[in-house]
Amino acid sequence: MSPAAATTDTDRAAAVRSALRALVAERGFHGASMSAVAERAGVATGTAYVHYASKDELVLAAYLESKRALGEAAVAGIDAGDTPERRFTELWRSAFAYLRSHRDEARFLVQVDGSPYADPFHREATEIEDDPLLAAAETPDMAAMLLPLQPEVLYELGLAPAVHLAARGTKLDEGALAMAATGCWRAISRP
Amino acid sequence: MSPAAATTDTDRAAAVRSALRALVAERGFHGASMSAVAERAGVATGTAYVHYASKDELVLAAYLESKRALGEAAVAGIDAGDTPERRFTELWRSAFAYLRSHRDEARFLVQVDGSPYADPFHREATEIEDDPLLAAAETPDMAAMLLPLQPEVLYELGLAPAVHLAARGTKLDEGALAMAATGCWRAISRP
DNA sequence: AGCATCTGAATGAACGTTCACTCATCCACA
DNA sequence: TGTGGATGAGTGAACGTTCATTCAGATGCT
Repeated sequence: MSPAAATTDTDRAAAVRSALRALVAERGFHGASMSAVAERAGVATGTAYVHYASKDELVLAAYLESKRALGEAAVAGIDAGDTPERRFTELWRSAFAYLRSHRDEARFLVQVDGSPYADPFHREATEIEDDPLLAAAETPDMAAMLLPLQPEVLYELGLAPAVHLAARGTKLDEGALAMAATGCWRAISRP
Repeated sequence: MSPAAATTDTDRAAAVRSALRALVAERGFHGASMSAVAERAGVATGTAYVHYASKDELVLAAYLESKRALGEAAVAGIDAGDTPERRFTELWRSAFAYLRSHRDEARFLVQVDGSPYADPFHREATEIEDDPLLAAAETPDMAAMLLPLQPEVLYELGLAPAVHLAARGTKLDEGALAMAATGCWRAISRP
């Protein structure tokens, strides 16, 4: 409860979430047993259960944390004065860059999103969060440019490729990055 | 090995592969234990091991079977005389339609592709198969229209959205289908 | 009879979770 | 300022369950 605890090097709950992501990324959910996670985090098995009631709850916490971090990294540095196209391609590049340098999170997100965890987690996420990505899509000038499709379709055509490419570890030079980002923009914007 | 065995209702290996996909789709790899798979397939636990040396080998066989089925469904009915754009959008629609009506396979493919299984499996797949999708991308008039990007990037922007949307169970009416398919075409083709 | 297939109980390892316990930190009262 | 009880995070061995895998015997073709 002390304010220091949340920021010092003794935040064990954060270490456990981080270890979970690393092990899931590396070995899949198979290889991420609670004892392996605790060992990687440098804590005892029981410590994880001081902070999370179950493995599912830990996975949910790690998922929401990564989703939020990705959303914040993606919208950071967006210039509201830019055109929608430029705002989108910058957002795409930020998301890709963030996940390329946090590949554990990319691989973890992809695995959770593909699993049966995803459905209950998505419900939980939309209830709690005010998603900065959703907000970015809903600004009037952006909304006017986007195809009239369900948000999940816009996400799969527009931003999901950045997540999956980062998870795969695909390297994109500047030219390929520009082509991919503007390609995704063409996919979701009115011709 | 008898020619009949491969097509009659007593092909237990196929029943086991199918049960694995159904359970992974429904409950994730967690919930797809070998005993649960065998029970769903209507065979004894040991029977799976008559046909596959290990669970990994079974997962690989089920994965390759689904990948092949998807590839064949996607290219079926493509008219080689059509323009590249029309060939692509037809292929996209076929893939989406196939996976919407075989959602187990979509969810299974997404989960395997996101997991650490994916890397060794992809290597296995490219060694053995002559992928009809790769062939479709390599016809000269198609290749001339596509952006000069790595095949995996073209796949993630072009076709992967169809797989992920089908796995999610997203419903697309005719208008949305047309927008999504041509959107993906715009993403990967020269402007 | 011979052989491959199929069976399901048995096996030991590994799983998620629990719990009796330790110990540093805190606060009330002197 | 010094003492003692309360607190709760942290621990790791132990629990019952479930896992992937095995194997000795049953079954059914040829």
